[in-house]
Amino acid sequence: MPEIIEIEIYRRQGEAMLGRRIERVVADDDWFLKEGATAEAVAAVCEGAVVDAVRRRGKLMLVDLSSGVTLGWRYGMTGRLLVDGAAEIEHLEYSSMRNEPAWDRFVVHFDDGGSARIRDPRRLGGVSIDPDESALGVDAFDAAPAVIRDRVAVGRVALKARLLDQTRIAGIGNLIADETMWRAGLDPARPAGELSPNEQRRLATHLRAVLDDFLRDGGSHTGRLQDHRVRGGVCPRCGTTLDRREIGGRTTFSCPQHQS
DNA sequence: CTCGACTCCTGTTAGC
DNA sequence: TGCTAACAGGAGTCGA
Repeated sequence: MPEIIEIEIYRRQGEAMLGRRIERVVADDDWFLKEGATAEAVAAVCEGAVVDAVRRRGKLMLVDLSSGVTLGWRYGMTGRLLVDGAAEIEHLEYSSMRNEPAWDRFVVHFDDGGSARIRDPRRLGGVSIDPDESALGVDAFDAAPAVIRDRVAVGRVALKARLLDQTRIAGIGNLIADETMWRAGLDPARPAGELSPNEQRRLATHLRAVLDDFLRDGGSHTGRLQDHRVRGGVCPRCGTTLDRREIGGRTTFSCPQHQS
């Protein structure tokens, strides 16, 4: 599903929108407009405006317009970006194998005949006007070891839940979290604040490596643990049956042998 | 402020 | 064969 890796791929693809003028917006799914945005308001700030920049913070894609406003594009767990009809990511884990135009929830038409659209079967994404970027923590790609120490490895909440908290560190989703803790040998249920300095460094190091690996390999589903994240799955390192638990409200797989 | 529980969405799949 | 229920997870809300 879209985590920081997929959104970064979308952002790079979205650079094809730079300098192009928006002629028309199709935003007829009210549910998809968030934080009070309406089809009328979106049309007013978009139509006639030029795309000045395409940025990203965590899982939030930001589209700066010459009208002075910024659109926030969220992809939920099944949202994909199509620019001029083409998708950089053809298929998402846990999403449909089909590809229906009826799933277009937000479409921008440029005056050159091209378009950009969010195609999201499950409608868990959304578009907002001038989203509060400061509500998101440090972007995971910029997370120095000190960020892990000061913002993640604190409190009594489970480490897994901490990693998923976008206000602490932005961009980590379920798959990146599980792969990182598996590589780092850390139990997802451990209270985040109980990590030793050495364990904090291990977490920071492995998070960095996971992000680099996943971006190189093309998605958050490319981890070594991924194929084993099923009921009865075994640890690819030692063959021990993986624990399957719900932590932080998400299905969590971990190796009882390696992770403590 | 912290933190767990709950809710939303819908395509896919497991099971009867 | 056809139906139902469970499942997937990002994000927002609510109450203790």
